Amino acid sequence: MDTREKLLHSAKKLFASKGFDRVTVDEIVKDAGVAKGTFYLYFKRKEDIIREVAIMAMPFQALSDVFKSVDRESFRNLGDYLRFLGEKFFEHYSDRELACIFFHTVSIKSSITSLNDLHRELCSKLIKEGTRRVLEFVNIEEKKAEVLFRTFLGSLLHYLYSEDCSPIDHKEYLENLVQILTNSINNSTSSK
Amino acid sequence: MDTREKLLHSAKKLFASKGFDRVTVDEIVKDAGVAKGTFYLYFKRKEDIIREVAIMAMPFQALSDVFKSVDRESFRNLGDYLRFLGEKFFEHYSDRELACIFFHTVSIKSSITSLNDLHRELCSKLIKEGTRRVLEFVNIEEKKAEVLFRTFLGSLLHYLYSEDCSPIDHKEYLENLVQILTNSINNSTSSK
Amino acid sequence: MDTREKLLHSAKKLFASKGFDRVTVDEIVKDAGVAKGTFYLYFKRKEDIIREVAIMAMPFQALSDVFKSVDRESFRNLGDYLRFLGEKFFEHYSDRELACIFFHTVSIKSSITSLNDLHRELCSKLIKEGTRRVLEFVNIEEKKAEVLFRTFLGSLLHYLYSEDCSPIDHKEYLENLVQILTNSINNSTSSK
Amino acid sequence: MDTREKLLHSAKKLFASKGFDRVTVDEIVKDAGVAKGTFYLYFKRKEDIIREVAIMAMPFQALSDVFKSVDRESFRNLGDYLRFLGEKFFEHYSDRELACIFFHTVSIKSSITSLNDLHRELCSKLIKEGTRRVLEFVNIEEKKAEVLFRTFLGSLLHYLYSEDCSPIDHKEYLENLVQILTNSINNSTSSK
DNA sequence: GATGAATGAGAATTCATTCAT
DNA sequence: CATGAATGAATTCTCATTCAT
Repeated sequence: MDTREKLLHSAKKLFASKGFDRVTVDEIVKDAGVAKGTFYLYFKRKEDIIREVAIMAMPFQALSDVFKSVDRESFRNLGDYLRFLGEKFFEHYSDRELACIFFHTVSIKSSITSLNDLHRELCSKLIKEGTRRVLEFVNIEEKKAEVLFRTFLGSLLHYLYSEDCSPIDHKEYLENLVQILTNSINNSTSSK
Repeated sequence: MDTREKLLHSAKKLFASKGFDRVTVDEIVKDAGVAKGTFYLYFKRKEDIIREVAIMAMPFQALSDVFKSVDRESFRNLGDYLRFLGEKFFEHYSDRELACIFFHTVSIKSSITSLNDLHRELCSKLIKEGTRRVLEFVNIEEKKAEVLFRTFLGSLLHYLYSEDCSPIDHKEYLENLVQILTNSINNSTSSK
Repeated sequence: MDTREKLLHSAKKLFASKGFDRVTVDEIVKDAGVAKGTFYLYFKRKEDIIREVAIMAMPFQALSDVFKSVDRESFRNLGDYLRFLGEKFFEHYSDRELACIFFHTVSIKSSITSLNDLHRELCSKLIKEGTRRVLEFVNIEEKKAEVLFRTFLGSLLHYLYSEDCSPIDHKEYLENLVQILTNSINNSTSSK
Repeated sequence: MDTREKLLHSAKKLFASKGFDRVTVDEIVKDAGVAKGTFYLYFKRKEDIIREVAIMAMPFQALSDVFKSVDRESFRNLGDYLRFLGEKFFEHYSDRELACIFFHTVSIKSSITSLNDLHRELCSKLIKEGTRRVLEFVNIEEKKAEVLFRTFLGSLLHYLYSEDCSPIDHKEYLENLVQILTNSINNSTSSK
């Protein structure tokens, strides 16, 4: 692991536990085992490393990769598709640090213009793309498809957010979620 | 508005826009139009006002009041009930500042023990209570009821979170969400 | 106990335990059970109450009263006289708070001109007067008499100062001290 | 002189003249010619430098070294021994700053637990060791030996304390003090 | 006399950033 | 590339003092 990676790794760990603003550059370099000055060889300012770590933790990272690599033909139906997305989501956030950082990112993004813009862009893209995919499987109004997809995402995020409030295994949670959503559609509309 | 309220009001506004850690006590008192020392007359430390504002913004504030004041008899079915909860939710967060603060709170809570504990407690209670209410309306497995309620909450939160990513009117969003969830139930089980 | 006395009493207690500079006016009024503004009705500034309490605690208070009220004729010899002074000293400092305050006073006096001057004046007077009295009892050089008297005072003060370092009963300490000092004189010079 | 030494040196000077609590970190760094942040590179908090300076000024520093380096054989009698200790004492406090700081330390120690404990420990040790040494020279009761040693120390401290109240040269003071104490012993007991 | 809210100067402490080695 | 001492602006927090009621 080179110096830059060591710094990113330490920053990620520390940011996850205390939030971006409560971690000092001192703590990062101490944890990474490098000198203070070294930090500034790799990152012009603290904000730079925040931005980099924040981007890693966005859920769109996990899902937009998925969008790129797979297409409609790979799945029998919406259920299989959502199940697949959900698994990828949980895979990404099996790294608990990323989940924490994601929540910090949501909080901080408004203070970092570039991050805010990126976030909005990725988020819009994800919703649009997700909605489009849903519509490939089922024949419903676009609005409803969008709400369905946003509900899917929201449910997954809420699971992360409330994981320690009520313990359900994530596989079980996902299975139930997929059933709820597909049940709703399958019976009211005709599956394509 | 007395001094304490002025401080809370200014703090809420500023916290919403920049996050707890990026607002200084100086900014708060300047906005509130009082002297620096006055702040410490009402809040022993900055963390105290953070805690107080954070608690105001928790979604459980909005919903737990609802739980207390209404019961099953008031509603014809699950749909009406969720619609009612959703309206209360959006009413609470029609104050956009509260929504912003909520996201900051999720981020910061891990650094403030008392807040973390309170959050977990309220969150657990809300999930438990919400699940119980769902079961009063429909005859499904408890696990599924819980996922359904968490999905409902998650969807609402995700709406707040991604409001500026894709514009759907919140009434329309809620209506679609309720339909998705109730449709799912109505078609797979017998409504009570 | 009137308000002024209540304030002095509380100040004395608090000053004793934490030193003048580490006690706030707030703490004093809280302990005295009066309002903050009331303090300033009785003392123009914090320094005024410090000065007043400091003066109460000076060892010269205890001893100079003694000087005024008694004279040579009342005592058979130097031993009796020193024993009497020592008893008065311990009587005064049986109030442990006064002893603590005395040490704080020694420390702070240089920062409060009026206190420093008063202290030096009282201290000089005490040494001069003490030396004169010793010379009424024994026929020794003036220098030696002064050292003897200062040694007597120093020993008493050192007792207070190191009371919790090695436990000797104060009566026993005084008795031994008087014996050491008188033994030295009686055998080398002729008692008057 | 490195930065840390510069800070200690400045602190010592300022503490001596105004007491620990009336000297600000700002004054120290200004006097030392370094930036404010630099102070906190060497001392975690102001109390740390107070503690360090306070320890330097304790009389036990001066005397306990003496105890280690010399033994009974080096001296003909108690007088020589006390004379030697006294000289070391005055040597140590020829640095007037140390004397001032010592009095501040006595005042402040009760507010700094670690300092209070250290002080008590060193003080007890000094009294115990001093008493033991006295008993090597003369054949008197242990209690009396302890009072004699504490009187010796007290007299020296009182000299420092009242130096500007009555001017006696410190050599002359010491000589008279030693005579008073040894005379007392020689006349009442047999020297070993 | 008594009150206590309000003040603001001032003190301690933090921390991102620079730079000479 | 790497270092870590030095910086100083920014921040939190304290507290003696005032003053309108």
